[in-house]
Amino acid sequence: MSISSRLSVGIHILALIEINKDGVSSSQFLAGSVNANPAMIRKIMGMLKKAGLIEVHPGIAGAKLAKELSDITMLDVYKAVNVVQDNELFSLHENPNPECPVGRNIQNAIEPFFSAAQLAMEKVLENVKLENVVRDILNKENII
Amino acid sequence: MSISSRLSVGIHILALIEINKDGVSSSQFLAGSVNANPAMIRKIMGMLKKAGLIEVHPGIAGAKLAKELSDITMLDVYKAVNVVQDNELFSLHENPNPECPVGRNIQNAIEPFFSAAQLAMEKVLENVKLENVVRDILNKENII
DNA sequence: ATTACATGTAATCGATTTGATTACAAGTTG
DNA sequence: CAACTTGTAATCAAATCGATTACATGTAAT
Repeated sequence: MSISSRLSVGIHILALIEINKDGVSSSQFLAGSVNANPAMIRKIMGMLKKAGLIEVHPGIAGAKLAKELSDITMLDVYKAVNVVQDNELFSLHENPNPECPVGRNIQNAIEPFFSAAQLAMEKVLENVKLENVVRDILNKENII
Repeated sequence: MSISSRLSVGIHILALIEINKDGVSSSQFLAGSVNANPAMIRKIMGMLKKAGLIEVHPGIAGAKLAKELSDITMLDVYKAVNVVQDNELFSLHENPNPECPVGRNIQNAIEPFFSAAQLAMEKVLENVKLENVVRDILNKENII
């Protein structure tokens, strides 16, 4: 099991739009850097747009950021691209036997812990600004 | 995306073995409470056994805990049933374009954050003892 | 208005994983 | 030997992922 790479692709897209801000970031251009299909990129761009992270317009080439990168967190992207639903990171087995003391209580006993674990993971994503990611990239390129 | 219910089933199995400690916890008995197929239960039992959490013997009905429940954490079960590999909770998109400054650095820029997020989640699981789960169940049954 | 190119989106495909199930080898007990 | 267990492989339908094709719709320039 792994969380879909839509999240890392989404982050890639946003970082590239920023770094290419003086150019035109079309789906084809982005696809070339991500190394993926332009249609898939457009699908993810649609999600980022719906979440208010980028601006794109039908027929007009290129996407722009709708917010400062310092106002976008990894959690924003994670929520935007729908990789994990609220409180559904962990699956609970369904229909445990209600006639067994364990079966009829196990879900309620486990669920709060699963929920807390998911929230702890999401909290880390919330504390990472996309600005950090771009800075890391520019550092590695000795541009900063 | 969701983490396999093998984890919640594993927890269920361990809790039930404890609560049924004076009885015989065969795969069929456990399957009846979990409401799953005995062969699947045996598969998970095999993983728990391999991880040193339970004792089972071919031909002999019933599983016993190999440790005190206060010495078993949710993380132990999580590792035992192989639901998520180390550092692989999040997928990174493969083969980003090495000729693009973003493409050739994005994986290294993202990976530490993904890793930290996964570890934070696992840390929560580590802090939950199966003893807590059993206590919750018994509380709800007014047995304690 | 026609051409060229963009985004938006639906449909399809192979690969992988999950959970369910059957089947059977091998061990144990009476 | 008979009846039961665990261990394990094989199979199956369903779900999901990422890749791809196809095309409707929108924009802009000639």
